[in-house]
Amino acid sequence: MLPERNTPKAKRTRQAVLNAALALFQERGFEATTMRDIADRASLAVGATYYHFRTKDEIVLALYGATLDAAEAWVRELTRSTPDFAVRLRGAIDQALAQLAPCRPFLGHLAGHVFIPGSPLSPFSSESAAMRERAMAIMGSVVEGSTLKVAGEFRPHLQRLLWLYQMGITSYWISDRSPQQRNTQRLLSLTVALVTKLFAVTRVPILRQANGLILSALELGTGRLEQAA
Amino acid sequence: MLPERNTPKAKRTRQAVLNAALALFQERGFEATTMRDIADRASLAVGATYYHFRTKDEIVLALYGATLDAAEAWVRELTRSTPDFAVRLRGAIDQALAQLAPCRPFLGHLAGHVFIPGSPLSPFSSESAAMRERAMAIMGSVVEGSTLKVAGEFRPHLQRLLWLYQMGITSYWISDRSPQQRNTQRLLSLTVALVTKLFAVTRVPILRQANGLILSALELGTGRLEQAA
DNA sequence: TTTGTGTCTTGAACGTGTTCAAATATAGTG
DNA sequence: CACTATATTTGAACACGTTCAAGACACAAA
Repeated sequence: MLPERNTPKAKRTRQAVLNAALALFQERGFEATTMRDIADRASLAVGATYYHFRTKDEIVLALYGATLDAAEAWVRELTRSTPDFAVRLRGAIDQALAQLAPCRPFLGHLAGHVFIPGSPLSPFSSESAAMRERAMAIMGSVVEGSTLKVAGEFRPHLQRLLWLYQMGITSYWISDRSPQQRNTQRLLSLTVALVTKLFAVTRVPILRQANGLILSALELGTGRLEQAA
Repeated sequence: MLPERNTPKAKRTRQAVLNAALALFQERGFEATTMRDIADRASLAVGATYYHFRTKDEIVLALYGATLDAAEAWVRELTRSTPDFAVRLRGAIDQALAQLAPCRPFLGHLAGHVFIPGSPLSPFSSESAAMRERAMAIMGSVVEGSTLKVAGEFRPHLQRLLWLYQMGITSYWISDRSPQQRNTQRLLSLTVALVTKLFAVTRVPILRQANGLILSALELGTGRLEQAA
């Protein structure tokens, strides 16, 4: 029952560790930063750090999770300002990336764990599950009340699909070495348009016959996600 | 300049290590098997093991690579026996999974690293570049001389796309907990049909306008894969 | 003030993957 | 066979993530 202590002192110390870790990760990367380094910079002993965070990875996860708060607020604004689906989708992802920018250099080490469901490797699957839920809920708000055109039977899968799409973009962005990550921007422009069109196409009568196939596949895939342990 | 020694003795020792590792991974999993265990079982000192494999991960990679030999032979047979694209694709993937079956329990470890950019275990990394090439070449043979219908401009991307598809299926299979991995079989049936139809649809005139968009996105994506270091 | 009960902190110690200088085996050459 | 160079092996040592028993601290009740 270690995590999420709520005494004021614990909160302060948690924050101190996060600050130290973020600074060090940015300075020298994830691998090159040892738990002893983090503890030192936070003026603590190693053991104390482990009192507040179960593992080194959990620190990264906490840093990542902090950005979700901002993302949720931002999307509330965004959905109020426009119903245009493409604009909303692009805006949500842009904002998420901007938020994550300081973490970009070391985020690669977490990316895999975050979105590989049921990976026996990841000891935080329950923690990352909570974040998945939050991130998917954000995509839910993007869709809700938007101009999106899509065959009705896809609605229940939309937030999962869009979340997957965002994950893909994010993982591209993480290893995008072009200046200012321009390639990610270009890929975003292309694929946001593509995704929008693709959804629209699901309503074309002649193509509609394939929807059943797609849905079955989606449901199978979803089943796996649910059982993630 | 450590790897790939070609003296007969080195080859024998490499094989002994692989045998020991495979047995231990199957008995108790990847994490629970220490390098000392592997060395012991292979009647070697730890250092000797590291003389033949740079890291523990490289052992997994070698075990995985061993299956490619069989896959290549099998696909040569398969393409001779039928030109039907769907049958070939399904056959190639089925065979690959059957081949990997003994490794399934601990391949999850590999799967976790699949999407971590820069991880030596990632299929995008330079370490596994050779294997990637071979696996993609196999998909090339599946397409070549097959009944596949697809818009010509996609041809250059086919083997990469199909390889990605296979990766997706494999990663699903790895964490598929249904008995006999039935869900994977069902997903395969659905998606092989889907993929075939999807390719065919790229030739429909009305939809053809989106092909440019898709191709641009593909090329951007490809760029990243090339530069993976 | 003293005692008691939780909340934090400490740092030595453990297990793991990995490295390395030194020792040994092997093979090629005179 | 002896000599040399290269290929292989050894096991102690290292660094890092992690654990844990013991202690320090805060603060309420007596």
